[in-house]
Amino acid sequence: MDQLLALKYFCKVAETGSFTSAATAFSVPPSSISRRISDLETSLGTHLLTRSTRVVKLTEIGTAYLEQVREILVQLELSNESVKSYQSRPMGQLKISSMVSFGERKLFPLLDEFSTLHPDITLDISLSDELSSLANDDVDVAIRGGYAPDERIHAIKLMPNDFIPVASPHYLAVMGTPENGFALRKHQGLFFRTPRGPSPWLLAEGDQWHDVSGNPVAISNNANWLMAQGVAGKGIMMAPRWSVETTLASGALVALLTDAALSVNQNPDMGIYLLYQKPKYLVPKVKVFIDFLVERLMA
Amino acid sequence: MDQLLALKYFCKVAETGSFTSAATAFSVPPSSISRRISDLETSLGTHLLTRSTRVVKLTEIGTAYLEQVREILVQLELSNESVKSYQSRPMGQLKISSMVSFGERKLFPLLDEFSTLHPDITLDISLSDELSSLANDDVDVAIRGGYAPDERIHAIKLMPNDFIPVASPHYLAVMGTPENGFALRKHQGLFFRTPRGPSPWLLAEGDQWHDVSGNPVAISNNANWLMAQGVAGKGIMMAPRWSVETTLASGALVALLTDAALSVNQNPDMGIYLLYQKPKYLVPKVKVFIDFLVERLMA
DNA sequence: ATTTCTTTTGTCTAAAAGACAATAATTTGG
DNA sequence: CCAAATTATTGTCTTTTAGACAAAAGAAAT
Repeated sequence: MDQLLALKYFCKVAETGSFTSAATAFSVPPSSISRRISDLETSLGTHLLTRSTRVVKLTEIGTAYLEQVREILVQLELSNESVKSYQSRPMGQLKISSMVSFGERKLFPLLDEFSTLHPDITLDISLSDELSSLANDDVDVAIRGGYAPDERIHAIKLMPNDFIPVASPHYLAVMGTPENGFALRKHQGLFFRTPRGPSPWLLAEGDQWHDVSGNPVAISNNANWLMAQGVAGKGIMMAPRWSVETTLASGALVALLTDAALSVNQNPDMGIYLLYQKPKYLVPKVKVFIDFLVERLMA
Repeated sequence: MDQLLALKYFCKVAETGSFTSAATAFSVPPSSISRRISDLETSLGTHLLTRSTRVVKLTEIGTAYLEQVREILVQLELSNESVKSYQSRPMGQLKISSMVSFGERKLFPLLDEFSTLHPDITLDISLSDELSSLANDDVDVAIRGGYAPDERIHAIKLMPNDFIPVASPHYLAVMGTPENGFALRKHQGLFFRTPRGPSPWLLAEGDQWHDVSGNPVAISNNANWLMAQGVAGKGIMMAPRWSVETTLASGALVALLTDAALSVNQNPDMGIYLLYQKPKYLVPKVKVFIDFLVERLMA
């Protein structure tokens, strides 16, 4: 028995005082109302209504039951509505996972504006360079460098993630400027350590990849410190172009060998990817964030 | 769609973290759970659960919805239960557990009348001297000698359960009548064996208890046989007063030392207790039985 | 890489609700 | 007081929906 349906019928009958009018309200035949309520009474082992052909009245226990059932139905309807409104209005917690340096340099400056646009969204940002699976880490969207991942995860390439060697003018003045990719091997190197180990310097020549890593003078997984070392003239650093834009503009660092096919891994399609699960029902909070990021970072 | 059913499934899945275990809990195939919850999600336009083949987790909105739905289901269940307990007619199976001899002597003579009064109640009587817990043995009411038991169980003291020594006139003529409690030690004894062993004869003197058990000539857990032995003049028997009323009246047995503080254990508040669980709404079948017994046995 | 466990999907069967006509019963109006 | 009218109930059929069972698909674990 569909008890919920029976309860709705029961409430309507109590309200209107008639099986027939309840039936018309639900656009079903009166017999359906009669049967459902009869079922309900059987399952409860009690009469809820005393019916004569002309008058329907609540029994004593029916009155008490009605009062409670009404409240329950209202609560349920409220809960259902709240779920539906969650679907239509961006709200709730939005869990974002991002690479550390990208988060600090690119994401953070945008978040204030996003929060102003969507005050009902609580941001939950976690920065990490570990590769995490969206499902396990309970993350709504993730931003990762690399290449497009597996199926079922939707990936939007926000921007290229090409690496260029940079160094401070002072370092270059002392150590000289490398003329070509292979010359990097003779230089001091500042290396970023990924979870898979320090990133080498790679040079593409035809189909061949050559490791042109310099002499390591500093290794870190913290891009800020590494860049400070670079600015201080400790060595050459292979940095994502987006991470050094301001530093290059200020003159604190200089880009080297911008024509050479240098990289830190052998995949040609490096990029910064926005990743999210693509469910049947895309949650509004996720959708507005994706739209927001795409608009600001891909333009 | 039977939304109520879907909600119950949803709660169980959330509780167990698995469609399969929820399915076994409801004795339906897992596919039913899957379909009902899928229906529910469709009607709400939202995913409530994120499922991978191995892990089922609540979504953010699923968590909120679950909390509200749980409350609603509890409320509905309470309302249904309250109606059922209001049930005007006492009916159904009434499971009664009683001590053997009390059942035979006191309870059985009353049951015919009770059945006539309440023909829709099917009596299910089990007699045993084992102490059984109401919850485990699935018993509606229990009658036990002893003292008031633990909380949550309601206990009504039906009558005192004081023990007196009795013997046949013939035995007393041959062996003599004991003049005081300590004299019992020189007599032949008929002992009732409880689940905890034969009951001794105890004499209270100030704060002190003395074992004044006689020489055991017969031990049994069957009160009928033991009393037959007593009537036959085999010895003295420590019997509950209520169990020997008719025998004393007929003269087949004689009460001894009625002034002495004799007992079979050291608890002063011995009594016959009617025990029943005290639910929020006392079901009528239990209520009418309790009322009936109280009226007939406590008057 | 294979096995294992779990969810989902497809298809059929069973159960339950709806439709509609007919019946029974009581209030209302004459 | 009787007949008409309205209303709930009952019977039978159709439609819808949930359950059963097998098979497929997908991850996690070893």
